[in-house]
Amino acid sequence: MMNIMDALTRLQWNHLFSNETLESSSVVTYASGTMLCSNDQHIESLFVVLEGRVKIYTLSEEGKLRLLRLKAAPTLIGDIEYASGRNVLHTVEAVGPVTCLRIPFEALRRYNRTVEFTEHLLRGVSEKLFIEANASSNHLMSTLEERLAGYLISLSESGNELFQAEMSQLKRKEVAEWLGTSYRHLNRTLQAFVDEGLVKRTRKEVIILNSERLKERANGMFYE
Amino acid sequence: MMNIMDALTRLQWNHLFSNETLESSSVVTYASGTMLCSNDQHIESLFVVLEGRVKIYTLSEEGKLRLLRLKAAPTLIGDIEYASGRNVLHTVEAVGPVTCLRIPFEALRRYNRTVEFTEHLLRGVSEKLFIEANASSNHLMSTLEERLAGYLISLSESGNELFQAEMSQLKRKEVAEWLGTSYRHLNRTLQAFVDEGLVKRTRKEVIILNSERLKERANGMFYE
DNA sequence: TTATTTTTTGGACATATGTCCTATTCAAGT
DNA sequence: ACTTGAATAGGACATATGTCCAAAAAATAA
Repeated sequence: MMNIMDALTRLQWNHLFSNETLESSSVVTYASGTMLCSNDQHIESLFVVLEGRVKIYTLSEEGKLRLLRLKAAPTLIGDIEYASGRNVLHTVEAVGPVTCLRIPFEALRRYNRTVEFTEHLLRGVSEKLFIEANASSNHLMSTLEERLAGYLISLSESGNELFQAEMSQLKRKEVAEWLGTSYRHLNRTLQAFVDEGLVKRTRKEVIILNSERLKERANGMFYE
Repeated sequence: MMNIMDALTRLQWNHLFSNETLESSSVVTYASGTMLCSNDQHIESLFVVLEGRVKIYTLSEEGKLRLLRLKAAPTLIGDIEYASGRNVLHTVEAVGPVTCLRIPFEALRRYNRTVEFTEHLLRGVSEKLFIEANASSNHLMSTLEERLAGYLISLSESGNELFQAEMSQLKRKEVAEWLGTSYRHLNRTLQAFVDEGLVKRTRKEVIILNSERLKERANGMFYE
């Protein structure tokens, strides 16, 4: 069993929550594949992801998946919903075991309306808005070729550890989802890169052969 | 010259700002077409739009325009940037004369770190995130036909005053930008609706003839 | 090893949408 | 009424991308 205070201290988040708040909270562990919350549902707690990774996506009514990102601890889940009072915006699913601190909104409302905490939420939500806005812009304004090139470059460049750690483990099919395209089209575009000698493709991996030209192809698209 | 306190009281925003903050602020009026802030620029003040309308969009490097929305007073501009410390996310331009209260970030940092104000920002930013996320989802998952039908329906339905007031005055070209398509394609799609007898089109207007079938075509897409 | 099932790959075709350009219509000036 | 210029409409074509399916390869079972 993990010690909450230690975990929060490590993140330097210990000053954010009052004692009363923490007393109303609990540590929860989720098995891989569990949904912490899902699209359009009601939610009543804030989750502080202390350990593990989560996958964030939306599932439209027609069942189309839109993978938004993978995110490693620490992250807040439910902040947007707490702030807006709306139902869940994005589904969040555990990828591997995940440990969270679960804090009921009620406790936050009662015992945690401090400037520090609210500012923390505000910063976090703003960051998310930036990411969302950029992703959606990128998406709208570029072809898969550019996005794929950008993705490959972003993975290969050092100094991009966070992105690497989070996005390198996607399977081909998930890459397609994340890039917002069909598996078919991803393959087609990848093949085009192969034909031009920009990358080499084995059954399981893609190896970059000419990162210079690939970067040109990315045309300014890159992630994080 | 407008009285700030009156204006803020009318919006019930008077309790949000301290006296010191207000003393550091100024009322500014912008002529139609002025940019309150533009994409990727540095910004140092929060704008409380008290009167008038603004147009919010992004201009990509290649000069492509992405119209996000029209928004009538009251609105906050610069809240996201204040919260995140980043450069401007979306360009904001006055549509008609606009009166704002301009509050330097510095003043907010010094004299306005209250729970009320921060929570107000937080709510606002979360709302914006929801809108952005939905818009981008819609955009990604539907064809122009659906979006256009949704737009027309949303304009025609009463009980949608806000949307109507803000979006009905767009010119055909702007509608195309807002729907994220080319003028050409907007015409093509409109023509398809005409051919099916769903709408009638004069040079300046579009009149809905069969809102039932149009609504089906919208396939669940509608705005605000 | 051979047979069967699953995964991966790529062909063929349809469709949404963009670009470019010409024809048409409307408005404004002389 | 003509002329000119802007706004509007629409034809023709290119392209990105989706869908559906069959071939090929790999993994698994027998």
